[in-house]
Amino acid sequence: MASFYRLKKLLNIYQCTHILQRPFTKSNLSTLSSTPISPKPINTLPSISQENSRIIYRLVYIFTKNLDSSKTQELDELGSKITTSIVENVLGKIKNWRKAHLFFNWAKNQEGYFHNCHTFNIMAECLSGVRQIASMRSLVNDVVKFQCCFTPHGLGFFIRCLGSQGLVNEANELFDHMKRMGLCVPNSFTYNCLLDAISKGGDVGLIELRLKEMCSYGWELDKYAYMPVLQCYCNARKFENALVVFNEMHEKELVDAHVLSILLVSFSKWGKVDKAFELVERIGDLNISLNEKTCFVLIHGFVREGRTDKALQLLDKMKKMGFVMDISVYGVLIEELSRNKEIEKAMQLYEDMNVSGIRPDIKILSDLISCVRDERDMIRILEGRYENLDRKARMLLYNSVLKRLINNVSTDKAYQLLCASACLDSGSDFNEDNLFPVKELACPNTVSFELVIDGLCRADRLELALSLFREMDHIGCKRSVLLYNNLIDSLSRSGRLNECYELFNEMKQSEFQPTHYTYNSIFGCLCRQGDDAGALSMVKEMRVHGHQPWIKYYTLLMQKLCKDGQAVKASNFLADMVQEGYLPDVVSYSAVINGLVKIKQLDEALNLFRGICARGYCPDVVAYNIIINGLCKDKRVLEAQDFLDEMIDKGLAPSVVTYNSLIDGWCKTGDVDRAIVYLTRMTEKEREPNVITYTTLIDGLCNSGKPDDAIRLLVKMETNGCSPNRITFMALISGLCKCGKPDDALIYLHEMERKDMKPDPSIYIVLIDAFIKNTNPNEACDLLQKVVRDEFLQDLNSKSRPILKEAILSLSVDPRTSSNVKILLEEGPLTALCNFSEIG
DNA sequence: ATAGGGTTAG
Repeated sequence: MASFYRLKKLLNIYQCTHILQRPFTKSNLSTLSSTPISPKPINTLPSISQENSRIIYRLVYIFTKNLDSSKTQELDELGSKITTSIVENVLGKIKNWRKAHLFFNWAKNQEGYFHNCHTFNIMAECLSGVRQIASMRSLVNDVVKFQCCFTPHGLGFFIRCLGSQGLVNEANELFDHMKRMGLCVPNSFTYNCLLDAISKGGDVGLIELRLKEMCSYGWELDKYAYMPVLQCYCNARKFENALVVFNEMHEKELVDAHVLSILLVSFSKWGKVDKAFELVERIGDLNISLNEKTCFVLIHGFVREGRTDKALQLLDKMKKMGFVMDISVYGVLIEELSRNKEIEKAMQLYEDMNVSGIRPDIKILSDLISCVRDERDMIRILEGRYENLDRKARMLLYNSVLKRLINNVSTDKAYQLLCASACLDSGSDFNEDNLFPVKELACPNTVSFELVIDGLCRADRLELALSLFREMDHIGCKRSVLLYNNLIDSLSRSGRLNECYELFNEMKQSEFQPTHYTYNSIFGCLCRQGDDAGALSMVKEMRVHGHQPWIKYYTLLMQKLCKDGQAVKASNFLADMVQEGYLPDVVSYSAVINGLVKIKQLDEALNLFRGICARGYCPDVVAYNIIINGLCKDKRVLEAQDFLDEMIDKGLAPSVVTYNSLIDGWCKTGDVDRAIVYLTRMTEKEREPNVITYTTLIDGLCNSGKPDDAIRLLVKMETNGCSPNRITFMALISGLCKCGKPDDALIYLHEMERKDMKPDPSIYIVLIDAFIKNTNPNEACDLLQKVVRDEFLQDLNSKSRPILKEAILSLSVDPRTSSNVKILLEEGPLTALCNFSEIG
């Protein structure tokens, strides 16, 4: 009872028993007590008189064989004598549904005759069997129109027929109508049938409503009440509710293989593979067994979810249960295992198939070949199959072998096999090769060449690929667009533009017209080379043929031009594209705007930004970042903040980069407090500060004379799980030096050394300089001795050189260090660099 | 059988 309470709870009913009145009287209680499971109406026909037999015989004869006007009179006569029992008999004997229906409608119109519940049901069963939806609807109308009385069982059967054809509303309305008009007193069987019909439509609310009604009569729910509810919850993906129903059924020992399969198949459909398998494992305890069909559905479902592990386990169970295996189960499993490169398992299944005498089909064989470990396995799979296969199948297998070799980077082997099969000279002897027998499998076709040529291109064997392509003509193998495209793309990646154009022109003359891929390959080559004029003329050609230039290529061109300081040229290119009718992507505009920023043409950048906005573009976060960064670098931080507000207004979420730029902006304009405000704002907005954020601030704090805050921030970033990098340390070291704290700085230099981070040479110079200014020439001298080597001096930037020179000068005149510096100068490198003739 | 691009720190 506890579980029943749970379903009731689910339905939100506790004491509904009293709410609805029982629709039956004492007299028909007996009907309710028995709820037969058989859906068929039980026809206990009285024995048929001789006269009736004659009528039945004539009617069947006329309606199946000879329905023409000559029979009008006889029909009139027969019509006056028919009874429901006669009609039932006749309907049962007319096999053709159209003729049966015709007879049914004829009978309906006979004076004094009325169909009853049984004749309606025979007709309904017949019509639902042949899916005559419209006729069934008119049957429902007749039931209502003639106010036909139904037994509870009869109505249940009728409703189930309606449900099976998806006439859920009709079933539901008829049920209510019959009940309301007192034409039928539904019992639990009728309700069960109604639940079944509703479950076909999947209306969870409706089925719950009907279930509540049933509960309100105090009926004990049986298997046939639970099953449609379970099905309905399953179809509606109401996982928890389905489980409540299932568990309740289990407690009442109502679960059988069919119930189980409803739940299992749903679990697998929902991707709840583990749940499904758990249930499979529990089946032994439930003392029921799975049927074959459910297992197959489950295995397919598991594989679809990528759970070959569970699928294989289930397969194993099936074998133990003695089920006969299906090739399709092996097919899906081997396909998935091959894709996942689970070679051992795939081969194991293959062996299994051989043992159980299931012949693998071509798909399975080529899946296997695509994943085998080595050539031996390949041969093992192909062995004995050469003769039995047709040409097409052999071709497929042959190409699978090539594909496997190419994917295994055995490009040479694939090339040699292809040459051997095509009687081309590969420049090496293939006779001794393991794969020699495969050579006979098929004569290479276009796909074979596509595979090998693509492999050669990817292996950077472009010459070989090109010569193989040329050979195709000689052996009469058709080329393809794919071949041209791959070769042109490879040539373009090698910067061999002229050859690209040769093949391109050859294509234009051939039956293989260039595609957008062809155009873009060449376009990409021009962009990589920074050839804006060439790229533009290709854009024009693409325009003619209706192809789109790929964003990534013209963005690349933009970046290339900008890197060369030609942002204006880049900007013009995009304007030309617009002229051609293309709308360049925001990303390419961003690249140009950034290029303008980098050559200090900030106002040009702003103009371009505003220009594209005016033309309807919606710049994204990165585009805003570029503008904000540009303004910050130009110390126009307030304007940058305006852009920040603008992007937030547009619903764009500022990124870490946005905040970093603004923080840097305030730091560089000497307002480190405002910068710190952004740090807190970032945490509020769940934008985790990164190493750049902290480094920027550490630098800023030192420059504002707050070295202690800088050190505190370094500790904070580490506790926040952000590790400082060499740039952070270098910023801190030079920052502390600027603040006259070289002793503290030295600590972090040692920390860097401990972490195997190599500071820039200039850091040492900064430290040496700071120690001298801090009147600690000995420490400065020690550092100098430590680092001065040839390569150190070579790497030193021009800014540091005069400082170093000054430092040496200072140390050499200081009595505490002069002798050491002299020794150092005598060693060579410093003298040459600094040209200290005046020191003497 | 065809991509995934532009931004921040010393």
